[in-house]
Amino acid sequence: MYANVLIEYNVKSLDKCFTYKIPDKFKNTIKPGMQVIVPFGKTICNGFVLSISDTYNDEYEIKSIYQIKNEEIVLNDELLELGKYLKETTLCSLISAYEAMLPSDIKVRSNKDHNKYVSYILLNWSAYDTEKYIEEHKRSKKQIAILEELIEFKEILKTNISGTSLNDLLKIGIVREEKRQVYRILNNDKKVDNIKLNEEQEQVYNRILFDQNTVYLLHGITGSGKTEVYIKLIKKALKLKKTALLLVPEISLTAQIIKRFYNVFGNDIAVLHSGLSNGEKQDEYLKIIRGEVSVVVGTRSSSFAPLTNIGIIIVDEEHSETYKQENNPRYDAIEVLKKRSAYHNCPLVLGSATPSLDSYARATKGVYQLLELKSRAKKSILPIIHLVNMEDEYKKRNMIISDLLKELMAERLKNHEQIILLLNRRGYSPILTCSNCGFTYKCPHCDINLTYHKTSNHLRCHYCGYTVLYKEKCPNCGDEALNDLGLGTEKLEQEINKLFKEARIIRMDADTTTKKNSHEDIINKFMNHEYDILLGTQMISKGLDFPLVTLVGIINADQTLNMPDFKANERTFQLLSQTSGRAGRSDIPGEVVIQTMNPTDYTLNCIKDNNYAMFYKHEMINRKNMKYPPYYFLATIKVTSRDYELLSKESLKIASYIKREYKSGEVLGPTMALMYKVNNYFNMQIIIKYRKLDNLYQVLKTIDEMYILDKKINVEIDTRPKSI
DNA sequence: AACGCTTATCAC
DNA sequence: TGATAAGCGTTC
Repeated sequence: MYANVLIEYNVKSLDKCFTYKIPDKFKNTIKPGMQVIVPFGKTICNGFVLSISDTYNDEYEIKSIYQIKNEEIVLNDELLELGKYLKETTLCSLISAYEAMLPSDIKVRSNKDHNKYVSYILLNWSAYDTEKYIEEHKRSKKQIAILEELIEFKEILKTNISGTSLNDLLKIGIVREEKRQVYRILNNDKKVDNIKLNEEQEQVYNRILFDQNTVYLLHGITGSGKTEVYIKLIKKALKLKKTALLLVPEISLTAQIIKRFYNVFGNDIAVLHSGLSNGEKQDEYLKIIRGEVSVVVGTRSSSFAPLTNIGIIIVDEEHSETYKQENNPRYDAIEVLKKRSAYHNCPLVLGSATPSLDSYARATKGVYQLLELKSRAKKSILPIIHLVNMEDEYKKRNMIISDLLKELMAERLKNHEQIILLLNRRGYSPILTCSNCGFTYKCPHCDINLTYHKTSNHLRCHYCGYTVLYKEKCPNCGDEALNDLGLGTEKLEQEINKLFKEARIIRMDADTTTKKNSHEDIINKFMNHEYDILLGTQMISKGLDFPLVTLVGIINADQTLNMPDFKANERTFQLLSQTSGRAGRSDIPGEVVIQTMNPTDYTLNCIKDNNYAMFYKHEMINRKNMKYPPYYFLATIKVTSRDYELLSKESLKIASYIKREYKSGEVLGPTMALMYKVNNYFNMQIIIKYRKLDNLYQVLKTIDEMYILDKKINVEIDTRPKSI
């Protein structure tokens, strides 16, 4: 018997199988998908068994497998196939596809075993012998107590017994130690299962059919109770003796959802997300692979959870771009899950209050089944949304907060209600210039202004992290006339503080959430009404339910609107709708103030009217005219190098190669990428717009291979870019 | 990726 | 001349 083994190294030349002899002692245990240790060249290394055969090609001498790494960790046939699909569609190596499916401590290249063990002490002798021993020998009080407790309770946690008295007993052999693997995460919440669907939810629930492979798009406005529908669907899957997978964007933002799931499903659930330690992730993975849980809730990488017999797959906030991995393998979790739902012949439910244009277009075309939740579950009504023209406000010298927002804020503070303010830019001010000589601080490694952070008194590059201490004098002319232009969350906090001296403000952005649980901390404190105002960047917009929030202010709506990307409108619609949805979720009605320089902008007006359908219609015309998705597919090739001359020469070569070899689409570029210099690397970009795939992947693969060994030119190909 | 083998490079 | 660096091919 022979095994075809894929070696752990992610190198092009090793993206193929090597055949090894299976020693007799492993004949009955070894399976495809298992991790093994093999001799390779002059060393030994790890690998995956991809297949097993009776014969081998006898052109070369053959070696034997040394060891099986772990009999339990096996990628099943479904996942092995899925890896091949990933390689094909994202142009990654097979090994990187398989590695992406495993938590870090269980990856092939890892040599760790982070299982957590707890030691128990058990009687080694019979109770009778032990009692006799106690009578006949003089033992210390403590030891007798241990032995008597053991006779009664059979086992004791080792940590509860002092070392000295125990060691003796171990030496004599009356007791023995037993190490048991334990899971780090245990849910002790009481099961409270009080899910009741309203009529609309019930209708949606009934339209989702099990045991057939349909993709549903569940478009439910904020507060319409999508989670209740998810829970009921998962319960149905469990009733059918099947398992369920729920994908969420980023768990730290959806801690509330997780808590509800623990409440309903108790210990029948495994959770996988970036907030867990490596050991915790390994434990959760083991629960799944051992078949000890039927429900998995997790972020992007959990789309590879080794569940068998899946009955339903649900993706919450399907428009979220966190479902796309932005490094190798550049997979889109939703595409992966389509593949998996087809394999398991089960429904795939994509839920969102603001579906991606791609998904909605498919739903209108009938590729997906459209389901809608149009009313809020609790009696609350949708918030009133005001658009404020900031041009008028500037004339009144209101540079940051409009009169209307100021007035509404004062009112809420008086009523002891809460306020959320969104400003999608961190730091104090994004530009610092000298009014004497015109000097501006720029990053020496990137093509960007440094952002001034007042709290730490530093200037920082938000791309590469470069940081310098702020000196009051202009480094160019020595003048003390440094001006801070633009607005960041730090400055906003300061301004609000000046405006409402008594208000308790908490800021949430990348700078205040660096510590492990600071994110949850802030949310909990705000939830407990320890603060009146929560202000921050887009991280405040997701899935949070604060009953006391009755006012949301969008400080600078143009910020996201004016991003130079074809998805700027879509992202603005999503971000602002989601954030607006935070207002008035219980019985107090909410209001939203959107401050903008473009009060006639159609995206903002669609948000104001809460009209997704209108936005969709309008934006689709744009996309069609500009030849963007969903009308056209995109592929991007990012070429980077420290050497600018070489870069422009090579990227031209690449573009003309594609133009020559691929005829079924438009090839644009090379052009300078939006950020043409990051971290001292220059960036060029080639964009392909197409409707027919034809030989595109083949051509792109060739390019990838041409530059794989090039140390000076770096090529990154994305076959499903979320932005350009 | 890691190893060993061959070939290039350089100071003396 | 030798010692070290750089390039290259192989790995079941």
